[in-house]
Amino acid sequence: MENRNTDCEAINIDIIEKVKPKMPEMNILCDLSDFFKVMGDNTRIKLLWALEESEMCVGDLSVLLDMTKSAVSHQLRVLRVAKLVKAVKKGKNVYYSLNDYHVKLILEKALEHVCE
Amino acid sequence: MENRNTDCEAINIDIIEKVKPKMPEMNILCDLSDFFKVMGDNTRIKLLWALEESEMCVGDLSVLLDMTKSAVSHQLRVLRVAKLVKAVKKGKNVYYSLNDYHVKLILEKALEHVCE
DNA sequence: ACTATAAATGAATAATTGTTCAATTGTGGT
DNA sequence: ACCACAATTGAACAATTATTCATTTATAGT
Repeated sequence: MENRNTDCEAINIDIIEKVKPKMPEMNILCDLSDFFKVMGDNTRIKLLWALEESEMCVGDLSVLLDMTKSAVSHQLRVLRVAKLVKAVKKGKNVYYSLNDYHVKLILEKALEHVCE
Repeated sequence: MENRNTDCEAINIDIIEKVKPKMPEMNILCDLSDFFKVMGDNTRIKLLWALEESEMCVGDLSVLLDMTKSAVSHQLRVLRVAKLVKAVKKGKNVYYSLNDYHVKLILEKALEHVCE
């Protein structure tokens, strides 16, 4: 038998067998939790919310959120890697904006949830 | 002047002043990121997905996800505290099920996002 | 009333992560 | 060509967190 990590026996095998084939692929579930992990940070949520209102450069975001430019830049990189924001250089500054139409929708649904 | 944490001056004061009043309350944003933090874990996503298919007891979830009962129980507690699942005792077992109609919707929207 | 066991719990460990600080990079404007 | 400065980067540190292991709790079924 393969190595098992679980430490107990099934109680309702029928339920387990019914649910098992309905579970999404492992890598999809990882992408999913990675996505939420990116959203699950106060600074990044603030950045996303701000960028939903207007594109902004790193310096302005630092002032708006009252954080160092470095901290903002680090978190913008996380959002950029996750493809949630995109960066465009204009003159001396780099302007960030939302890169995904899902984000706004998900933010709003989640807001409904937490506001109940 | 109050203590500032930012290390730079505003570049577009007009944009900052326009966006500032549109930002949600600080505690709302915290609730929001806390919510995503709960979703941002592979084990908990799997638990939620499984429970979307059927209510299940801790033992069956352990077998299905191939984890120790303890690890499952710890994570179910996180989900329970976050009011995402509820527990009902039936006979010898505790059956868990989804407790929020938003969760399924948000999971599906997020799945659309990561599947592109 | 006992007993077997499902579930919960707490402490400990390892891993991950956010911010700070200092230094570097790249380039717009003169 | 130079300078000023916006932005990025990397290392270090502190804080948070997921799992394991050992133990405890509660109670269903006899």
